[in-house]
Amino acid sequence: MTEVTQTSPDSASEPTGYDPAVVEKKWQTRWDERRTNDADLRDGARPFYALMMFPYPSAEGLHVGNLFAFTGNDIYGRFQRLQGHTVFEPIGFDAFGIHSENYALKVGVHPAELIPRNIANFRRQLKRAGLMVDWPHELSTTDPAYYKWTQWIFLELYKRGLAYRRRAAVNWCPTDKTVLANEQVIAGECERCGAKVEQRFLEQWFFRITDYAERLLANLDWIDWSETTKTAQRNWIGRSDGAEIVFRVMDLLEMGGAATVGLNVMATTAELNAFATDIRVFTTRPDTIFGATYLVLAPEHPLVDNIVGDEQREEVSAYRAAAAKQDLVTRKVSREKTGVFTGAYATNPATGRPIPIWIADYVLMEYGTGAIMAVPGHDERDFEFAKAFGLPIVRVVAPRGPRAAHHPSAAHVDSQNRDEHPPIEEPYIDTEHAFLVNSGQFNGLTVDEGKHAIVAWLAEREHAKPVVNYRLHDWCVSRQRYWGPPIPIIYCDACGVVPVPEKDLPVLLPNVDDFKPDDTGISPLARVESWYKVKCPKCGGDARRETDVSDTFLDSAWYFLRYPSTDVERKPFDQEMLDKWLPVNSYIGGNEHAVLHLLYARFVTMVLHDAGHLEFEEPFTKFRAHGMIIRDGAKMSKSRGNVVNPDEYIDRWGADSFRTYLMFLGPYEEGGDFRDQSIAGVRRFLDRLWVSAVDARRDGAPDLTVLRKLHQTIRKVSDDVPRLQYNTAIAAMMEYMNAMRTKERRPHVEEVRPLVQLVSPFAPHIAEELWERLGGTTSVFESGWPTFDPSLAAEELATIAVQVNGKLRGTIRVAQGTGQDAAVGAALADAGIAKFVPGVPKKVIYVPGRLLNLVV
RNA sequence: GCGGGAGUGGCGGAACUGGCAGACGCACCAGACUUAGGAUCUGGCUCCGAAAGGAAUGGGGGUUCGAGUCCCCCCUCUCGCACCA
Repeated sequence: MTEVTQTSPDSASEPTGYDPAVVEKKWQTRWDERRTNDADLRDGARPFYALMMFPYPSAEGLHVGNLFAFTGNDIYGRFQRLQGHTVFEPIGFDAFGIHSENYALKVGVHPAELIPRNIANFRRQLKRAGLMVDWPHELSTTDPAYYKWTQWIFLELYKRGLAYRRRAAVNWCPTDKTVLANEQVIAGECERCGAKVEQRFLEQWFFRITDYAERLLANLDWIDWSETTKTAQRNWIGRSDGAEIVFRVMDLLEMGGAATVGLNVMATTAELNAFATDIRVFTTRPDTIFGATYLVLAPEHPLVDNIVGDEQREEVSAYRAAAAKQDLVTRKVSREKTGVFTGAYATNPATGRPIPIWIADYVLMEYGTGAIMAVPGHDERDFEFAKAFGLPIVRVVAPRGPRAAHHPSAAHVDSQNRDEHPPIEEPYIDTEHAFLVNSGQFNGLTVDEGKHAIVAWLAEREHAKPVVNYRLHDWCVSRQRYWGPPIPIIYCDACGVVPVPEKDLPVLLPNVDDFKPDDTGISPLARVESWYKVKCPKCGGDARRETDVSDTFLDSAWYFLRYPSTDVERKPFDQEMLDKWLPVNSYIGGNEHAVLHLLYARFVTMVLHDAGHLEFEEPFTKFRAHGMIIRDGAKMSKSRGNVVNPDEYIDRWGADSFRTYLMFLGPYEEGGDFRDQSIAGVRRFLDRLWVSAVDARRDGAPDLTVLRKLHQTIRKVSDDVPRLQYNTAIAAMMEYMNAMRTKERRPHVEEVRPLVQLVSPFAPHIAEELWERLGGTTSVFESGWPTFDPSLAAEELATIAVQVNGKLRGTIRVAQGTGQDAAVGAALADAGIAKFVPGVPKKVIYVPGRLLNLVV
């Protein structure tokens, strides 16, 4: 075991004696035997939870992108350990979900059989990559001991009124007769058969994440996350401040009374008033209300039936039917505006004039109130629509400026005299340098002033109130699929919706051979009568289980809470473990999860906090998004044939070289370009490290110049690693290597030893081996992190750039702390500089230790 | 269309709060050691120029003693989101 050098001393291909295959095998075995990588969860001092996003165990094996992510996390974790923390670096497998299911269908093997196989392969690959994983706490979301608690979380939400059922659209392929996930719909067509996808309505479970929108948004101000990720979440939540404005439908009785407008004869007067005569719209531009020349309702809007005129009824029905058939995914911006007139009019509460009410599919029922006031003069979509249907366009906001009064767009335009003015060619969107016109007593106000003043004015007559809206929708967690945790709900004819009692959890997913979705449009579980037929837990009568499974994102919304408690059976998580290990100190993952996964994890954590299960409400104290690896300038894909298989590279170069190269090829948070040839440079560096350590002289003293460089390097690496600037940290170590080891000199032991420690987070196996050879008696990861001596790290002489009129003309070397006059003297003593200085400099700029600029 | 990020040698990429542009590495060139070199070591390597020197960080303006870095306009690439009123 210890005679490693002897294994290949005379190998011509390995003149340095460094054989990564041997070294890596040795240390992986030893780490396992000595449990070096397992954290002492109960008693470890200064706990540090270094979390990486767990992978989906695909049949293809570990992707280099996974390894890039994990290695970056591993380096950070190992660095924290060298700083004296007890580091917990767990891993698990996100093994439920449609990916696994589709792949299983494709190859005709049951996922329950496939997944363990894939996981075994992942485990093998992760181990040989040298990750400091705490294997005893591995988990899989498909394990009943895990998804029991996923179901428990569903019930916690249900108990708190945060899970509810409603009919909602799903993507439906009429040829395959199956429900499709959004990702399976490509440009409105089924990914498999190419048929045009339609929408169908099914009863589905939703989580009220919108109740948490404001908190999810507000906490972004204080959590330490990558800015790009926070921005993505802010945009996804999409808060808009605006107002709800009430428009009254006109001449209802003249149009034929309640019978004509389709009201139920049982409707009370109050219902009639509230229901049939008021249309509420949401707008962020209440300042433009004088320019609202028509209203638009979404095709699905419930008030349409109540207001539609007899003449328009047929056309309106046809339009609504067509809209209902559209698939969910494709609502293209470039599409031409369509819509139909309802025959009804409403009163603009600002102008008192009648305006027509239309329906159009460019207004979405899911957002705001499903109705808008259209202001074609100041909104592009309304403008396009108005142009298409010849509706009036009025300017009510115009640019500020002396000529504003004469500006054609500021002229009063209304239905009477609009022909006398040049037609308006485009909507005027700018709100910053603009003020109100054609708006009665509000003329001259800025847009902001106008918003407040007009809402206040309308509010006096109860026509408006300030309102906040979010783009965020409630989270649909139902999946009409097989490979997921069954939703723990029972339907009883007598008792209605009954949650499965906690003692009956988990609701096991039955092992059925026939799990293919079929033409019933409901979950495969709905065909397993022996499974879904149950007795009601409340009344004991006949009942049936919910046959949908839950979304994979629910599995991954809480796995980090489970890791420290994987050995606990009776609870989802152990209080002592929570106190000690959570919230997560550092989470690293891809920005492709910037919104869904990271938002859901935050939401579930907040709910569990509110339910009293967790003391914290934000799960990840610090989150950093890593970049993406491309290869030869292009995204990796099977079709391009440029996918990197980590096994091949580890076989050829060793895991240490591969890890270090991945970290060296670009800034970690940006990713980079994988080039086959470039890994050689990193391997050469490790070869030289090997020789330097094995050959190191022990006699004499280390060289002072080299020591200075060493201490500068320790400072640089210590600065860079916690900021994830791995590429420059590696460059600094290479630079040190170049200074330490040249043809002329053999490095001293004291010059090499600290470098071994600096390298260890990146290349752990070779570091362990060399640490041992240099006399270390424990793992290098127990050795602490080298500290630097600031006085050693400082240069004796400063090199100062000398410029004349801003142009570099030379450099001078002066003692640290040299004053301006002395520096000027030194500069003028240099002939190469002096020749550019004809007389006495007019002005001197001196930045001590850096630069001298003589202005002549 | 909206939002984010980025444009620097042959290539991947460095450059702290404005202060020597091109660190480090790949590739390439020359040399040394070698039976050999796809090993190792030494040196060179932005462009123009023999040199002195000049030009150069996507393009164009500006601020400054000094700009890759700050401000304005434009171009290109890239990743999200998709009619969110």
